[in-house]
Amino acid sequence: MRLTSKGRYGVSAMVDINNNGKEGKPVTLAAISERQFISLSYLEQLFRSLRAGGLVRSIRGPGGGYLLAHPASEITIANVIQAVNEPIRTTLCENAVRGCHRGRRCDTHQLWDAMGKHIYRFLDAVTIEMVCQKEVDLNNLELKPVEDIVTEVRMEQKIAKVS
Amino acid sequence: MRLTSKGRYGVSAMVDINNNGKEGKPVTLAAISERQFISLSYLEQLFRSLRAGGLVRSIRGPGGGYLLAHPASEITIANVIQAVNEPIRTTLCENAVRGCHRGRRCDTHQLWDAMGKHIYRFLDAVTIEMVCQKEVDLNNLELKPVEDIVTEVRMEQKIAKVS
DNA sequence: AAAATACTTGACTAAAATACTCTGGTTTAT
DNA sequence: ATAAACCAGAGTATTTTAGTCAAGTATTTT
Ligand code: FES
Ligand code: FES
Repeated sequence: MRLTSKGRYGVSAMVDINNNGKEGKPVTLAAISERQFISLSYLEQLFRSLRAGGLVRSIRGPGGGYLLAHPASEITIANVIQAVNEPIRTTLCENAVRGCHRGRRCDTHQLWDAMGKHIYRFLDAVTIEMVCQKEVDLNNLELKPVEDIVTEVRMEQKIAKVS
Repeated sequence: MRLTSKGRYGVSAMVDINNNGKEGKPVTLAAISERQFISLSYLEQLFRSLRAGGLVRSIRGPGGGYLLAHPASEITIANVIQAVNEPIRTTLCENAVRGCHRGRRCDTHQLWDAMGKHIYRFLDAVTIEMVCQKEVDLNNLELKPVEDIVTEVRMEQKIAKVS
């Protein structure tokens, strides 16, 4: 779960679609580009990932564009960030070489693990819809209990499980 | 509040001092270097910051080394991370050019603001002592209410205020 | 059919941030 | 005096991120 400006752009774009694509009308990348000050080329790259992550649907040809693949209330910020960033660094340690101690866990392992969960719980509690509805107080959300959270699962996989 | 491996190293080093510097005996960087697999040069660079941040005290000459400048129960992870990372990026937007909209706030502003606070609240709730006491459950901490948190304040400043 | 719109893909480059090192000090205990 | 340790600046190397380019394909409109 990396937090980069790529993720920020991704969220901005998704929010833009939800705000501007009323009544099933697809939104073009060109329009998003203008409104959000993101270059068209870069958006294309972003939407490649969003599409692969199952978060948007595309319609080609004139009059085409992008639609959210699910209701805005069912797409979380975590979904978006996970989609646009690379596969996801695993447990921070098993695969990492530096910093982590060969074999046994270092003294700070728990800490970083807990921090990752803490961040994820927040991002997983906020939906695109909530960001659009400005009156929601994002500072006092009900978070899912720690036991229930499963980091590193993408929307596509969720869908696969459900069906 | 940046989350880099520099911060991780900083925390590891602080934890190491607390675990190994019993009874006021200073801990040498050489020792930390061996135990935590961090190069001596890099540690020297890190400790320059930790010292400047008022988090450690040093004793020079043979038999010297570093001591925590405060009880481990009073040093938070947020303190450490803020000390080792650069002055701090301001409000993410006023000064930022790209991504943010000139003049008025973008639609996702609230979100990133809330996320920053959420992360900070966690890091500010965990002390070096808690990391050392492995039995503490970092997944269910009491966090300070949002109103009370003041991000971007360094230990030195806190001290200045108190005295 | 032709043209225009808009998505699709892969590869590539540039810039910034990060991680890390090197060199040459200074202080102080023994 | 010597050695153990910290101190400080500047420098390099690597990695990551951000962003671009060029050459497509699908679909609709005229
Ligand atoms: S062993 Fe997992 S963070 Fe160090
Ligand atoms: S205006 Fe502050 S994040 Fe965009």
